[in-house]
Amino acid sequence: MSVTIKDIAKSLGISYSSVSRALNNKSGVSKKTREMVLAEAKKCGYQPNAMARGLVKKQTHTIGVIIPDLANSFFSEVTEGILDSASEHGYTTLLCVSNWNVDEEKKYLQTLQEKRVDGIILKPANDFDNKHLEQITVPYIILEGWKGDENCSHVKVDNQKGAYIGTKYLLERGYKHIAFAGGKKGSYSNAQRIKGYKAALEEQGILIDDQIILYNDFTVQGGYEMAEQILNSGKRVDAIFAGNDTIALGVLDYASSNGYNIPEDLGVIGYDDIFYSELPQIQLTTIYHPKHTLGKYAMDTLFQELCKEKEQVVKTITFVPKLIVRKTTK
Amino acid sequence: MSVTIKDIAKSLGISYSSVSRALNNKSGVSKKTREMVLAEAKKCGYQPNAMARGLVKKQTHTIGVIIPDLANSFFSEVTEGILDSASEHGYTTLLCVSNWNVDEEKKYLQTLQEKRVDGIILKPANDFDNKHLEQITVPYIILEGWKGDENCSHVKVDNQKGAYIGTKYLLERGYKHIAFAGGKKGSYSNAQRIKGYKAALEEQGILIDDQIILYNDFTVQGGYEMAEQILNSGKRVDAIFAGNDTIALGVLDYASSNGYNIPEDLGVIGYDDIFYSELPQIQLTTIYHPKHTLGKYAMDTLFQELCKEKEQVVKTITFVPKLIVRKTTK
DNA sequence: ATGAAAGCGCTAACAG
DNA sequence: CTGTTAGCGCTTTCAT
Repeated sequence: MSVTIKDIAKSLGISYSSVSRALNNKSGVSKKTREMVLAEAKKCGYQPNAMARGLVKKQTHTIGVIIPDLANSFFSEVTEGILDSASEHGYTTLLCVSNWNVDEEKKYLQTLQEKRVDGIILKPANDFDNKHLEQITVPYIILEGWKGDENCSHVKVDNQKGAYIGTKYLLERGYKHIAFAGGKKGSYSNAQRIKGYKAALEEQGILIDDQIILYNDFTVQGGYEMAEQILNSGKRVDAIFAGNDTIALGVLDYASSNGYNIPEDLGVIGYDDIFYSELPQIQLTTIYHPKHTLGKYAMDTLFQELCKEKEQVVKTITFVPKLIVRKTTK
Repeated sequence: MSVTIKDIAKSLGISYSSVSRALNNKSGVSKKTREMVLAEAKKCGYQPNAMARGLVKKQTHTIGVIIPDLANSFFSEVTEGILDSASEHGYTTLLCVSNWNVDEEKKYLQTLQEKRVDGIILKPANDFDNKHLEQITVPYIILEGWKGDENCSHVKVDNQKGAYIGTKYLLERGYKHIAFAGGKKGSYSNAQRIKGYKAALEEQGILIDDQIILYNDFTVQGGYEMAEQILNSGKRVDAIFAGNDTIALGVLDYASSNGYNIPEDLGVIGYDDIFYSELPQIQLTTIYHPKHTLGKYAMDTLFQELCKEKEQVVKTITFVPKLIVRKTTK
């Protein structure tokens, strides 16, 4: 099949450890031998076998990444940040999509470890069903989620603060009856966002009405359904805080096709500031956080853990979100 | 470190070839032994080492995927299709993003092959600078691109036809002066789209004006710039065919913020039908093609090639695009 | 049914 | 500076 180190050694009439040394820029080979080897390697198209190397060095220079959904542009942007940083550090990435399914996540975790990835970056499918993470035997980072304890590094955004800022802004602009159209129940980010939303309301002495706090998928469809539910509940609602921008798009869709004027009748605020939110046709008021950077830092942090021998440096990196005012709030 | 097949053999007092057989469901082990082994393996958390296995079996059950850009929702949707299918077939995916850069692509190609992926799916960074693909020693599929010859499988969309249909539709609706705001010069898809556009014009005896056929990035920014250029060129233009939906978004942006009425003054048509095009605020007329399916078929095709021994079944799968009429054309 | 042994392609001591 | 040797963890003959 493919040419090996032995083939090179044989055709050059030297030992294959010399070939190995030459190829790996190690000391202990004469300049002459090294050049011979390099020339021969190029000539016969030698490609080192990373598996064989990995087997003895016990590292693959590969990391595993598990995210719930790639079509969601939040995750694709974060993933791009991870990939960029991984590549810079000389790592390749095995990417898995869990579809928000804990069992798939478990399966992928298993596979990644059998493939002996050096580390893992993971956005859990369900932040409140995480016992299986204890089984992970390589360094790993929780991305925009929560493991339940501090025994591993987390890279995330201060979701509570973001939602607090956003809700407070709605209040300041005169909205009085604010509903929350949230995402998955199993999402820690979502839970934190609701927490921030509640905090802002309570601060103004506004009674919290759990009936206008809904959960659904992080999708346009989900947003549409929740808007329908909220706006037909008989409750008075003049603003909706959406669990993310995609949900907000669905809310906007339902509201505008049912005669609500945005932002007069109904204020809408999203979360994430995905790329499409700033389009002139959309102009969604939202909470920004650095997605590419989030991914990059997740990988950078993992890389640091991979470098330290033994001594695990667990840490939590939290990014501060920012309100972006556009046209869906008055 | 981690527990191996030998450890299990030792603690059970049997040979490790028996352990191997038991673990792999092979014949030649008594039921009793098999159960012993399985129990012990579970007990001590044995995880097979895929590298060691791969080294002897000469396959990794890993494929490599190289795409130019993950933030672009066309590619993230296609990639999701690939990932889904790969997972179904028991493959894991090493994902690389070339950033439309041929040198990065070469580097990734090298790395993937050193890691001994079983096969590769590739959207070339530049379809007209592809000599390095000859060096690939594993089965591979060109995705939505063109290698220059038929020596490998291609999975793609009939871009020429799509653009032909779209342009013809514009003509039928009374638009007479149609410009083309294209993407990268190195893109075969883009070239084919221009070909289809020209064919439709020529069919109606309309003179082709190369000055209103522009190239730029496949981005909103690119679309914005091209619209500006086209609409200030002094040429009479009443419609713009955009190289893809993202470009169309940029065209829409420039046009609407400069007083053009869509679709009366200016018709706009995109290509890809990305998710956001159907939002009520956007309602972009565009050409649809099945992105998830495209990815899925690419992986399915690769899988077939991986199964056939020796005899390479090279083929080209072409999907037929479809016009979706929305509100940016009259 | 089981064990012994060879070897996948490579690195890393250890001698010379 | 160079060669020899022993593995890395596993699969796979080949004997028994």
